[in-house]
Amino acid sequence: MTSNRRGAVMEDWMLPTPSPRTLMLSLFNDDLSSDAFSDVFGDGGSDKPQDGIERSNAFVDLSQGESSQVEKAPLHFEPNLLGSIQESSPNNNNLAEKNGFCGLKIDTSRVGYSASIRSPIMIPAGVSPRELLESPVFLPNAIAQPSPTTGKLPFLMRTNARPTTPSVHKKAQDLSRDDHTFSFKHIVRSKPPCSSILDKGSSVINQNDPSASDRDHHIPEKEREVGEGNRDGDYSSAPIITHAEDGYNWRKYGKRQVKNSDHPTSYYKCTHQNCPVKKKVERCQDGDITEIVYKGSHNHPLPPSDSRPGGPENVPDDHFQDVHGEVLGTKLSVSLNTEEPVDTSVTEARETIDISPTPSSEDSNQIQNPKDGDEDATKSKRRLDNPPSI
DNA sequence: TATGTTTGACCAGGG
DNA sequence: TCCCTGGTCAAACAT
Repeated sequence: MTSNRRGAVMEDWMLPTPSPRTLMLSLFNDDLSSDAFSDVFGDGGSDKPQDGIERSNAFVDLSQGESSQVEKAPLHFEPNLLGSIQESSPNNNNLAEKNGFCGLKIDTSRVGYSASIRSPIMIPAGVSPRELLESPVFLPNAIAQPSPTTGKLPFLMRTNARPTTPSVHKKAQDLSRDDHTFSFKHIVRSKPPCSSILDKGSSVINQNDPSASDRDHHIPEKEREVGEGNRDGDYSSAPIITHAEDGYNWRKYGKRQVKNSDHPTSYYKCTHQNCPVKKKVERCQDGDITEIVYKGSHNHPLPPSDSRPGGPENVPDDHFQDVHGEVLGTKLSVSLNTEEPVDTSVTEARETIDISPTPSSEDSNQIQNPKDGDEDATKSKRRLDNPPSI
């Protein structure tokens, strides 16, 4: 089953359509998936522009009510995720919404459609999308995927809700409308050279994915470090830069000097097998990231960020499914809830990278795709030395 | 024309 | 020291 499903998923991924989350949902529940697809394809009743708006609003509003939904969600999903959902097919939307998927759905469904639109969402400084995504709050939804890419927008809502900027709302609407593009603006650094850039602030934009949030992870170490200060939730702190280190591995596949930009744009791909996620990073001369645009969503859990302590639990690729399914929901939640002892090395890395109880490193080991682990293991080696700029 | 992606060559690190 | 793996760079190609 895994193979088939996976294959389907892969195809889907290959196609610029449904977001991973949608796919995941599809795995669990056709109804849900259908709904999601309907959105995507503009068929089901939810494709209406209004829908988008509503969703977007939901996004924003969720910031307020979301928490409640999310919290509730676990109750429904964890135990009967499949059963309950499947049984209530036509009304799955409602169910999903109840469970907190509404938000996710909103984003993901549209993900993959237009990469051109950007709907920037402001993330409080110091808060990385990853953290948000991985925050326990999302666990319930974690079913879809632990990774931010899964479209754990809810958190976005949360975070966004805070600094509710009119622009944000507006953008959110736009966002929900056509795209799944999120932009997280975070200040990378206040450097004079980049001042111009700073104006617009370094931003992380998710182009197809709501899940863009995870993408943030990949902010260069520089940013990470800078962002560390904020981790504790000290949003007020200066370095707004969120350690964007999403924990995913990226491979730079291109670099280009953009016309209207003084800074070169680098193109990255997620190194994970079959992971369609790409990101465009614009840096200023100093090498500071001024803008990050994510495309697509990760169809895999966070890779073991690096030095895998012990044995990579080699889980078959299928693990991936597992991850999405139960494993993810369970292990992830566990790891998140309970901070497992981590290797010092890992811990340190994590410190620099992330505070959040995310499966970045050791978690990743558990949750992550074993395969990734292997690859990452090797990759990570080099990366550690020469961290992929992003 | 500009942007994004692909591809091949080169380089670096690890075993 | 050699080979393998993987990353980056840059030109070319595609959209």
